[in-house]
Amino acid sequence: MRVTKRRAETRARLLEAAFRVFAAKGFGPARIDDVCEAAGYTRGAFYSNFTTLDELFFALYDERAALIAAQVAAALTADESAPIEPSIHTVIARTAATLLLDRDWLLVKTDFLLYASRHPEVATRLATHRAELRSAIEARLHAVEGRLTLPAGVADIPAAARAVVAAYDGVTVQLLLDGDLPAARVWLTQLLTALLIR
Amino acid sequence: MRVTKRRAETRARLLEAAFRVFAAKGFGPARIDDVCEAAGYTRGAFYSNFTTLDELFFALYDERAALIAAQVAAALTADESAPIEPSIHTVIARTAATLLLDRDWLLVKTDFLLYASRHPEVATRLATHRAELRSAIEARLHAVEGRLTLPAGVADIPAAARAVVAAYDGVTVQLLLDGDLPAARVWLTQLLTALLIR
DNA sequence: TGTATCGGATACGCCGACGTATTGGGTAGG
DNA sequence: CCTACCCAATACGTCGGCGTATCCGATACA
Repeated sequence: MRVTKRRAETRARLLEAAFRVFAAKGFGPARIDDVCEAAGYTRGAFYSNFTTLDELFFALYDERAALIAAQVAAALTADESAPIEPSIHTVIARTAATLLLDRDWLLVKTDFLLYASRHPEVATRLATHRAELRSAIEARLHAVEGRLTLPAGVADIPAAARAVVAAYDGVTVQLLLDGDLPAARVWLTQLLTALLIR
Repeated sequence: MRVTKRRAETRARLLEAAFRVFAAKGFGPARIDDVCEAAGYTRGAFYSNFTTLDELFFALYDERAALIAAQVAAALTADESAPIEPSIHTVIARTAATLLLDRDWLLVKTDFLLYASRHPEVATRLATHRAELRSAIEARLHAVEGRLTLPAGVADIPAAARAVVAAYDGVTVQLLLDGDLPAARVWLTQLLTALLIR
């Protein structure tokens, strides 16, 4: 079957509009009409491309999650071949800056977290995304393994990567509440310092 | 106006039922009828005690949050007057055990977090609860201040208390996903160790 | 025990969101 | 340029959930 250009464009605009609507209103109160109106379509366009709002939500999450994972992985491996190895503090600062980019994404992601918490079959998607993030972080930590002395409580590199994710999640909550992105980055940097350097 | 015993009983049962419904379905998909049915009433009882589902949600959050804050404060001050001062590790373990009690509460609390994230005027309630938790933790940390050497990145006791809360939030996400409460307690203990002891 | 008031049940009308069946305009291929 | 097909728009019927107005049983107080 031919997947026409027009159809792909419509689908993309619906996904983009859905992101804005979900970020603003949340997944629960979001109506199909809201998404269509935000995208400049009517419901006909929606039902021609999706069957349910859940399906759109999942597609949106998968798309954005893959994008984020790629961004993080790229940012963390970018300096691998630099003339001089960056200091651990530099790696930490860059990690903090790359992880915390967009509050709207955190809102959508948290909505998805709650959905997954109540639907185990959906939770696997989220687990996959988290595993991608973790392995990118693990790889970067292995690259500086020699100069790394982890504190007590953080046994090895995998544990350190999980600790990074936990700190990220913790700071996320604070950022959702106060919306102060620069402060969140500073705070995440401090937490990562405490969690990675003895 | 007389606040009768019967009325208080009805209100309490509605709140208890709402907790179960919100934990199971989430705040978004929860219907007024769901809560009434779970409580063994019809909608008449609901509208006689509340005007909107939001109002019930807020009342529920306030009630439970106050309960939790009191529990944590009690658990943390219980050993103040013990014959011998408990070790820092004991304090950490007890803190971890007290903070992580009930996955259902975390589900409802996260729903409330999302609601507050999108309604700044509601966020103040959540901020109040977090401040109570933080000050209870700060008080406990001050009690062992002399034997405490904080790691780099955690400047002082207030920062340490915020770090404890961040670790709690981070582990919460993991617990929501895998539902493994004992593992979450172990993990939180390790994170707190890294964040509080140099 | 009687009675006045209170509180939850019932029944009704309403509205918003959904999904489908059909239409008409745009688009690609000849 | 024409034609056939595709895809979004439109127009319906339906339904679930809401809020209110009213009723009746229960409860507190004399």
